[in-house]
Amino acid sequence: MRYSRMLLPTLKEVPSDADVISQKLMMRAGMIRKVAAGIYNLLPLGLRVVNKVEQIVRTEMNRAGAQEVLMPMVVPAELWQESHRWDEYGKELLRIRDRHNRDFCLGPTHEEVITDMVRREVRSYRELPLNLYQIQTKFRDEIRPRFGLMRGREFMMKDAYSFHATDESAEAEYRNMFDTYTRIFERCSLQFRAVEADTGSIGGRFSHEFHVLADSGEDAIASCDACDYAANLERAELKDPGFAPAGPKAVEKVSTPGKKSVEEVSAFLGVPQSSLIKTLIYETDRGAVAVCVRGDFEINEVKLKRELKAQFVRLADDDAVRKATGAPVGFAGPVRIKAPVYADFSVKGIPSGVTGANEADTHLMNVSPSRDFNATYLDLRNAVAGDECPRCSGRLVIKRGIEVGHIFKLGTKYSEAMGATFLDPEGRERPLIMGCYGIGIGRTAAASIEQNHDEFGIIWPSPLSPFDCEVVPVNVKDEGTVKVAEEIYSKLTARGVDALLDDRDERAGVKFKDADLIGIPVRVTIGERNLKQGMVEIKERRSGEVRLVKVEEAVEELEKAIKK
RNA sequence: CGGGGCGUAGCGCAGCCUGGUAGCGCACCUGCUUUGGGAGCAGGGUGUCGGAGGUUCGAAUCCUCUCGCCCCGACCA
Repeated sequence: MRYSRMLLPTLKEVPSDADVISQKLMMRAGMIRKVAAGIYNLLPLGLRVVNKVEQIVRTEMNRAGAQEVLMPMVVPAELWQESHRWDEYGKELLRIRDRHNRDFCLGPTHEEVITDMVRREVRSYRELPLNLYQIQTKFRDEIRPRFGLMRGREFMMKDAYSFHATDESAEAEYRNMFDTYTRIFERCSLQFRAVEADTGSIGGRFSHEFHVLADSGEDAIASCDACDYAANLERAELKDPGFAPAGPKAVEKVSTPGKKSVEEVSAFLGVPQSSLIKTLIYETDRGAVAVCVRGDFEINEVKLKRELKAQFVRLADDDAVRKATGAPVGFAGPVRIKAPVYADFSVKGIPSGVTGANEADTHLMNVSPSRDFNATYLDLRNAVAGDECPRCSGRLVIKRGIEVGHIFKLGTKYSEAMGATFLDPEGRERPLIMGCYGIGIGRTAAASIEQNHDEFGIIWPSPLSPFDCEVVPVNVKDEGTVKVAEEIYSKLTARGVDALLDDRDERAGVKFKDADLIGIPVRVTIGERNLKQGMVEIKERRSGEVRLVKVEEAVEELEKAIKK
C-alpha cells in the first residue's frame, strides 16, 4: 500500500473527548473517527487491525471445531418475548419498529436467534454437539458509552453458542473454548488472565472472563500471588477466619452526637476503623435486612444478592432505615435489631467492636460478635489487596482488567423457554444444553494498544499490526532513494510481506513521527546519506534498535526482523 | 436518572461577563527557500458562532426552548 493513496489522516493534536490511551492513539493514528456517542467509523488502518483480530479468532474457532454462521442484526420481538428478555433486558435493548408497526430490536446478543435456528433444524442427539459462531456487529444502547472502541454502543463481537445432549458434553466444550480463548489471546500477544466471574443475568452456573491486564481497565480483578486463582472482584471468594475470642469488657453505651460515618465514629472514639462493625440496611424482595461488615471494608452487593438468593438488593432509604432500626441513619447495629442480621466473615475477627446502638446519637462499645448478637455469617465483602487466597495460602493482589472474552455454561434456560429440544437415545424429548462464548473484537484491538504503546504512539505486536513493514524513502525527490525504496517495496510485496510505502512528499521528520505513531513493528529507512555507502537502515519500533544493512540484503533482513 | 461542563473554520481553542466589522495556533491551498525526527518566509479563510424563538437600531455575546457531546455518580450486564 502506498501511503500517498491511503486514507490515513493522522492527528498531531488529541481530540478533546478522548480519555484513554487507546482511544487517543486510535484517533491520532487515523484508525477511527466518531460518528455519534459510542458509534465509530473504522478507517482503513483501523479496519486492518480489526481484520487481523477477526482472522485469528476465526481460524482458532474453526480449528476448535466450531462453524461460522451469520445471523441478522435486526431481530423480531417475538423471539425475545419467547425468552422473556423483551421485558427483562431493559433499555440497553434498542427497540425499533418497521413500516407495518411490527416490533424489532437490534441484537445485543443472539441466544434467541441461534436457539430458534437450532430448534428448527436439530432433532436428534446424533446431530450433537454443535458449536456455531458468528462475527458480527452488535448494538447495546449503553447508558454511558466511553473509551472509544472499548465500550461503544455498536461494536464487533464474536459470539459462539454450543448445543449438547449431555452435561458432560457441555462441560467438555466449555473446556475446549477455555483452551481456544487462551490460544487466541496468546496469538494476539496480549498479557491476560482468565478469571472466575459472576454469571450475571444471562444465568448459568459458572463462567470465566478473559481479562487483558491494563490500568485503564473497567474491572477490578483479584489474583493470587502464589497459585493461579483469579477472580473478578465481584466474585473473589474469601475465607472464614473464625471468631476472635470476646474481649473482657461488657457492652457499654456511649453518646456519639451526630457521628454517623465510620470515619466520624472512629475519629470521635479514637478506635481504628477496623474495630467498627459497620451495619447497613438493605431492602430486598424478602424484606429489610441488616448487613454487617468490618468498618474498613466494603459490602459487595453482587455477593449479597447471591448469598441471600434475593431478586434484588438495594440500600434502604432514610425511612426504611428508621423503620428497621428505630433510629436515624448512621446508628444501626446488629445488637437487638428487629431485622435479620447477615454479617460478613470479617466481623467475626473483631474481639471488641464499636457499632450503632439503634438509637439516635448512640453507639455501643466492647461488642463481641461471638457473645453479644446472633447473625448469619457469610462471605459478603469485596476482597482487598493482601487478603488470603481462597485456594492456597498466598495473598491476593488487585489489578485492573479489560474484559475481552467471556465464556458461560448456559444450561437449558433458553432451550426450555423456547422449546428447543432433541430426542435422546431412549427416544425421550429433552431440552438442549447450551453454552455461550463471546469475544469483543474491537475491544481486543483497543486492549492491545493499552498494553503496547509509548510516548510516541502505538507499538503493534506483529500479529495485530496493520502492516508487516513500513518502507520510508527520506526524500522522494531524490531519484536514487526512490528507486531503491520502490525496489525493496515491490520485492517485499512479491514475497507476501504486507508493506506500507511512505511515498509522500513530506519532510523526514513528518514521516518518522507518523511511522512511530501508527506503530508498524519494522521500518526500513532509505536515505541519500546511507545510500552512498550502499546501506539502508532498519529500525524496530519496540526496541528502537537501529542497524544498517546492505541494500542487497535489505529484503532478507527485513523478513527476518518481521518474523522475530 | 441525578450533578457538573461544553458546543465558534477540518482539529485544539480565545472572544461571551460589559451587545457594535468573527479571531489565534495547527491543518489546508499557492509561490519561493528548505530537506534524516512534526521547516521558514510571503500570500490565501474554507464559518448557518449546534438549532429555533425572543429582547434590541444591532446578538457568537442577553433571555427562553431545543438538539448534540463530554465528565462524575447511580443504574444495567
